[in-house]
Amino acid sequence: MPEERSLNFIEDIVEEDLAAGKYKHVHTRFPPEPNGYLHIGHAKSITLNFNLAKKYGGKTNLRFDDTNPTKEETEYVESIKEDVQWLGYKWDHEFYASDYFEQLYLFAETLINQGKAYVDDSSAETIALEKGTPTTPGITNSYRERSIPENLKLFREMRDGKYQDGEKVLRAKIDMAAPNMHMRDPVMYRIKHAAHHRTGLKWCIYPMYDFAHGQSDSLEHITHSICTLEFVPHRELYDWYIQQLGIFPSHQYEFARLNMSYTVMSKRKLLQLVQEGIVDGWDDPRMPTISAFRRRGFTPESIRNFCERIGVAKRENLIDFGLLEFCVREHLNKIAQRRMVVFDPLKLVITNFEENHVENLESDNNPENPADGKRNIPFTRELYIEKDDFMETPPKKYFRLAPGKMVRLKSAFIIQCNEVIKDEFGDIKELHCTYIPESRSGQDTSNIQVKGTLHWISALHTTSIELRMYDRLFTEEEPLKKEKDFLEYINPQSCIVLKNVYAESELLNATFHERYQFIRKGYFCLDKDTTAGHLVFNQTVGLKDSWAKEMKKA
RNA sequence: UGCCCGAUAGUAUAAGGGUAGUACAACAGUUUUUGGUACUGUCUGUCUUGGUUCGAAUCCAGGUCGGGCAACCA
Repeated sequence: MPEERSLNFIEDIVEEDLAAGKYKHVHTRFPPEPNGYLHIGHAKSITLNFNLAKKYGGKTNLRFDDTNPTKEETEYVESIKEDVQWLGYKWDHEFYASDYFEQLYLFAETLINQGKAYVDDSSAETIALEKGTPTTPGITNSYRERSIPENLKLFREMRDGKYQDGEKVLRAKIDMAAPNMHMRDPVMYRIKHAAHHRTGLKWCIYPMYDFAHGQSDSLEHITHSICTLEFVPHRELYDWYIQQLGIFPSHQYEFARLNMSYTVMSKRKLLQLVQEGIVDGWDDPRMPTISAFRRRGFTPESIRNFCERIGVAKRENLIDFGLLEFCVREHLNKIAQRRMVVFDPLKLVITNFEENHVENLESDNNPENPADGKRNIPFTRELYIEKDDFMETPPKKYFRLAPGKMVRLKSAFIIQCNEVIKDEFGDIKELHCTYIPESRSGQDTSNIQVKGTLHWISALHTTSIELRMYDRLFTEEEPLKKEKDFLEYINPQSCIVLKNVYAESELLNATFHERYQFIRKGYFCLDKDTTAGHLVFNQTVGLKDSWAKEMKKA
């Protein structure tokens, strides 16, 4: 399918460039700022950049955009590297904008020498004021007319630590009346006496994004520098710096960032959720971060597939969270080991089954993949089924168990419900059923047709596990676009913990690598909170449930 | 009232002057020892007004609507 997919607009551009002989290779880069964890929106960018280089025979660098020491941390660098690798991508070089600080500094002196940059002593407020507004031009100040030697001397003094934070900045000398605000003498360097996660205290001046990004692209000979739409107005400046410096002409192309329903995709908002303890860290399985999806059991394949399906264009978009769920179900259906787990047990006694006898049955580990083999499951006189798989007075088209009705127990026998035993409060205590010996799975000679098949578990062979059931983090599709603060729309049901759930004992052998389908329920994986005696599973995603949908309609 | 970007089913995304297609969602059905999976079918779309043309989603002009831009953030 990916072979036949039509090209997106960036691939179009690349193919035109290649056809025109503009480049021989396509070099891209993924340039995160290490100030937070990667989210699914970054996955879209990662997929785009790496796939482009792979498809057209080029390289992709991982470059950390670390020009602001007060916000960036090594912890984030490590998490970003882990996430990119987990997604299945290998970068060509690992670079840091901070690798280029010396070179960028020299570029700045070059511009000063060309009379295209100057040191401004104004305060941040004054600079903002003099910049004007989108509808009114800015004004020039006297610092703009400083001589080249004076600018050079002051800039060197800035570098040498002679001034305090905010005392001076280096600005490009472009046009204070430019219709594009970014061209009104943008700041190139600011003073920050702060320790940088890589360069330590070596520098006290740091380049701004605009003066670092394009030059870094150029130094790496990035041919197609892909970023999101909010950088469109920066492109003019991106090109300007490269042109003044006469360096390798990287070009910037912009696409629309990913937005997904029922979540937020801003690093700032995600950080807020973490810091205010609304979620339990960056990898809380309800977060839209890569690390959260990993913990929750999503596969890298399914995320890559999702990123390829959503397409790349320039219009604002809101992708249905359901599409991601579809992608993960699609993959998990093929690879997940099937197991039986009863969430909410109802005891069932097979009255015509010998006491203390254990009948060994077997069941497919994965009907989608016979190579996964079968496993043993014990059948005994006392079993548990799901409480909601029984109804005393069932509605029409209810295929599950009811008084007098028959159902198949998965991979076992057909049973019939004969008697409902209740306690003194009238609550159902247990069900008495009989089984049809000739209906044994795989050797059924009973000729009885039943519509329903239930999962079940032998009461003598249960193991107790903890389940964490996740739902969307917000109750609203676009929590940021509602009238109230987005935190008001947190879904109180987004994490429900089921403590003592009965699972078949085969799950005692569960591994962190394996994915499971709890039959008729959903996909699950072992959580990192698991300890030797206590298994904890995360629900990755539920199975599609057309019966529940049917009931909702009624 | 400046500059820039955008507008195709509910949601995304194709069609590059010549049959508006695909996926998800929704709906109906077939198969089924998972009410899962698989399969089949159905529904819904070119923002608007003009122009160019034999022919316009596509090219041109005006309008409308949505988004971005005034950090010593990226």
